[in-house]
Amino acid sequence: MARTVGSNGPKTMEAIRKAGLRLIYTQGYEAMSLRRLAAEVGIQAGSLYNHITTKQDLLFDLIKVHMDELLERLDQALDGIADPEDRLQAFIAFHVGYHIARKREVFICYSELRSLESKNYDIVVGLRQQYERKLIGILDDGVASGRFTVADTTVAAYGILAMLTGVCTWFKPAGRLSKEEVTGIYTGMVRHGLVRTVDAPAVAEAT
Amino acid sequence: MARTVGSNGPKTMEAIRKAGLRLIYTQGYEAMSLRRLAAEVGIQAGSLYNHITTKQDLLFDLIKVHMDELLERLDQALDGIADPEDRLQAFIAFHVGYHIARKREVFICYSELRSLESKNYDIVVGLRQQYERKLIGILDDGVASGRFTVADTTVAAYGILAMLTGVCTWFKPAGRLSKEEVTGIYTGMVRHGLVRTVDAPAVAEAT
DNA sequence: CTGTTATAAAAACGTATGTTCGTAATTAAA
DNA sequence: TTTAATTACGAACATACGTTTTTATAACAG
Repeated sequence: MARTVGSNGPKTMEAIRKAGLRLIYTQGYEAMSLRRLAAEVGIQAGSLYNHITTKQDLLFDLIKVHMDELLERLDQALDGIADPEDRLQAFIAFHVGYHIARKREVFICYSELRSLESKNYDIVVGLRQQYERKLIGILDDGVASGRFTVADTTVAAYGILAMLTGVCTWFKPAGRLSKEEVTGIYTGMVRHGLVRTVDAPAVAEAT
Repeated sequence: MARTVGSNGPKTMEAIRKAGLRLIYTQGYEAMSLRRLAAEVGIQAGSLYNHITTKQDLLFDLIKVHMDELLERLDQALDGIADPEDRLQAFIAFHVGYHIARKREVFICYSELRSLESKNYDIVVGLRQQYERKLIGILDDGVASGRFTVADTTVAAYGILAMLTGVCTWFKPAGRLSKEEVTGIYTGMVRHGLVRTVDAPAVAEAT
């Protein structure tokens, strides 16, 4: 009835984050009880407070860390690419790949926003806007340089993001399509339309 | 301390559904307490049970009624239209219009799925699949009759749905774009791509 | 008017929640 | 070896939850 053999702070914290992510993904933040979380980690509920400050802080931390990483990796993916067309292609590939790999993190970032206290909420929404603006920037650049034709830059950006993010809801690693095939299909749909009529064919689809 | 003057069953039930919808939309199902719901309606928590059987049943009823209406209205919108191209156009217009008008219902249908007990969950997922299959059917018909070219029917269908449903997250009735303009933009993006390159222009955009 | 049904109040029930506290044992530092 | 910092247990706290029950009055049907 005290500190247990082999107990280790950082290791426990990581277990809390991992179990918390899974439980919030499957049950939702409000529905996840700290007793259940503690049980998954293998400790008592009160012991959680040696590692977290509040339940809310755990949620915010999970989301914040993910958003920071998302932004950082996007910068890496776009680094050194200048041409708007190539940047758009790189954005699509990055977004699809990342959302397939981190579907749980992505999901709670959207679905648990309303469980964040207003201060935390504002921070996360700000980060998400930063991400959105990267794509809007790519489209604007392409339009400004005369390379792109876009009906409405903002609507197109939100449309692309919604369409690509949807991959989380149906993609299965062992499914019919590979990650690369999916990326290719999405890229084609962004560039040439999702449904084309035969009597009005698009131009050659070089890949 | 008993039945109040002017109390009326159906009227109270409607008030419960209306307040419930709003509270679940803003706070989430788990976060909405029945005491808060009752207060919004102007009755005591226990009195809710003269109108609902359980909290879960209220959620399921809200979602089920919405899904039924969604399917019925879609059938009306497509009724009498035979050409795949026209049907696709009608689907897009219907989906965008309905999702703009009922953004709260739509939102809880997606976000509160995991709060449904498994039996209720299965029913709702079944209804949603019915809806998705309507669109897939339109695409399949177009492909079969040689009118459409689609990279991957299923991916395209999910892509269209995700892209169109995204309208809920940003559309404001008093905003820059009207419902009709938005529908037009989305239709164009589905048919000709979200971003086109200038040196590979699509064909004339007849409307 | 009488009898029945519908609706709400009020109080209570059992349970679950996030969180705190005191204590004990382990680990790490001196 | 001694000392200090970590980490977990176990019990408890106050509060909130969904739900049930009893009771009283309003609405309605005959």
